[in-house]
Amino acid sequence: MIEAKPDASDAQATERSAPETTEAFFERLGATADQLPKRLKQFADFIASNPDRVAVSTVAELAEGANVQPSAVMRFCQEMGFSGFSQMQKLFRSDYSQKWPDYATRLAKLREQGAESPSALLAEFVEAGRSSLENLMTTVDPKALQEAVDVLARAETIHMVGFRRAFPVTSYLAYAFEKMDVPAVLHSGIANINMEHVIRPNDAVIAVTFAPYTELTLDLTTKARAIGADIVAITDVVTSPLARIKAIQLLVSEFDVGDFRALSASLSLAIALAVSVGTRRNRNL
Amino acid sequence: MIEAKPDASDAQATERSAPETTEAFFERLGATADQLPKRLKQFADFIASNPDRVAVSTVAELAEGANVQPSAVMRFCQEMGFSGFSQMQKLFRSDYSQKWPDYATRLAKLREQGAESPSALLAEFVEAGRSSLENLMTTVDPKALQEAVDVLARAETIHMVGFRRAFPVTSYLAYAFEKMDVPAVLHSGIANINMEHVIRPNDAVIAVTFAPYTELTLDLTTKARAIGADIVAITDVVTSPLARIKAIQLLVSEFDVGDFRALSASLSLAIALAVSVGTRRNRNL
DNA sequence: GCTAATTTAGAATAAAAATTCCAAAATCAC
DNA sequence: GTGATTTTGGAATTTTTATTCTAAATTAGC
Repeated sequence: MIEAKPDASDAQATERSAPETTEAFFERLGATADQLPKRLKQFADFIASNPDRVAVSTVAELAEGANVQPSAVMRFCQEMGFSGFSQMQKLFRSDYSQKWPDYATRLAKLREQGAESPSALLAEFVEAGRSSLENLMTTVDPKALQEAVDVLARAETIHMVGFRRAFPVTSYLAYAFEKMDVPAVLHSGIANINMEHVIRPNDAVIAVTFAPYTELTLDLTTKARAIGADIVAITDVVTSPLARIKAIQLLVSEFDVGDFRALSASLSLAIALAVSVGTRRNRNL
Repeated sequence: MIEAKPDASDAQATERSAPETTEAFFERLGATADQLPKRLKQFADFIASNPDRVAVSTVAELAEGANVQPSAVMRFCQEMGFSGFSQMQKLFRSDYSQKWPDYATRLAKLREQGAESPSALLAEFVEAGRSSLENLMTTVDPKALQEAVDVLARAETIHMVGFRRAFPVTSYLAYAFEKMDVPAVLHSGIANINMEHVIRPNDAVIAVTFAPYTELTLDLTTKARAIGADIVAITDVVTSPLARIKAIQLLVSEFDVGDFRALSASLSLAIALAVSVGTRRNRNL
């Protein structure tokens, strides 16, 4: 009936405020775990060894996994300083999702403020580039990459197709292949000469295109596919039109800053691909 | 009241059965995306570029992110062969726990699997790129950057000069300037036509070159300087030959992987420069 | 071994989320 | 243009999930 005197909760006050990162959460967990009641300790142990489940499970599922009652889970969450399970799960979810949401909202804010000094803008592109690179490691499928290297190492001639914002990527590929003596043709679109007939059945095409997809790239690639050439696509999402023609897809998601992107991830992927192909081909000489 | 006769669903049967892995899901998505109605396609694009959100979001959240109604999300899920969103999310959630290991451990793993696997090489380039970007913020002098923007915003026409490994940088600058309606000329070296006479005293030149410096770039730039044009140099070290001709120098140090580099830093610097110049010029209209 | 305080289990309730439904709008075929 | 068909938006409904509550069990202090 009578509450504990208010000042007694002072000591708990710090303990009661919710952790703001999962690191802080686990730190607190480690510090308080052994003065927890039996079932709560049991649950603490469970999520300590299954931290990845918190973001994607319900209370009931976690409770079952730890062999405790759902209400024990609730008590645990409150003990850790959260208002309930939902708040705790929110932390785990935001911490997980690769910092996409955080980054996106941060960018949006900066855009509103219009921090337009060149250095601030540069900082944005640097940040976007770093995040894009980090992401690249998760979006590129190692198997697809390996397959792409196989196909390109086997090809007689490699054709690079990509215009506008994709052109820096293809032109860098051209430079790399030239330096490694790999027979490769850069389709630059110069002089509007129709180059599709130089693509032979035993050739391979590296097509680079991002939304909005350049018509010419899709055209050339589709025709090359019809001839029988293999296609390796560097593109942004699986719904890209290149998916239809059975291309080997390497997915890159770049963060935009305003209407532009830094291309860091695309170029890193391209150069890694080129060097892999180059060393493979030269070893087989 | 009367159900469609069972055999009518035969054709749909294959289409209707739910994908069992996320790979299968995205494969199907790529194959069917363009024959989807507008809103469903819109949502398809959204989750194609934000696949990681599916496991940890509600229907309402995803719907808002894609700017569609929750019911559209439900229709999408059913179209893809799931009974509803819950079933689809279940798939993504079970797939999720494998992706939990963070960037650092993932990188370490990739390196382990043989120094020569394409993925390992990609990891190297990603790492190099991230380091280069980090460095960029310290090597680029904000004052020099500001000065470069001033000069370029004032110029009548901007000329971009840079060949071989620098060409991706200049070609991306050309793309950006074109998109922002800034009068700019890309000196591509095509057809060996001597373009130096198109550079006028009120013009500015962006010269991009890294060791070993391409003769042609130094030539063209020196001549432009003699005519009276301003020079902005994107280069690697202060001892670059461009230092002699009183160019505004923006220094970039890229980390090499073998004989190649990812160009992340150079491109980030270039695009930040271009966007700064573009917004400045368009504001002054 | 008894009493008081704490902890637990499970049911009851409240909140939130998924799913369905239907009228309105858009698109298509003629 | 007209009618038929598909697609869409939004509200209504159902289901799932989180949260609270209380009596029973356990534990700790004496």
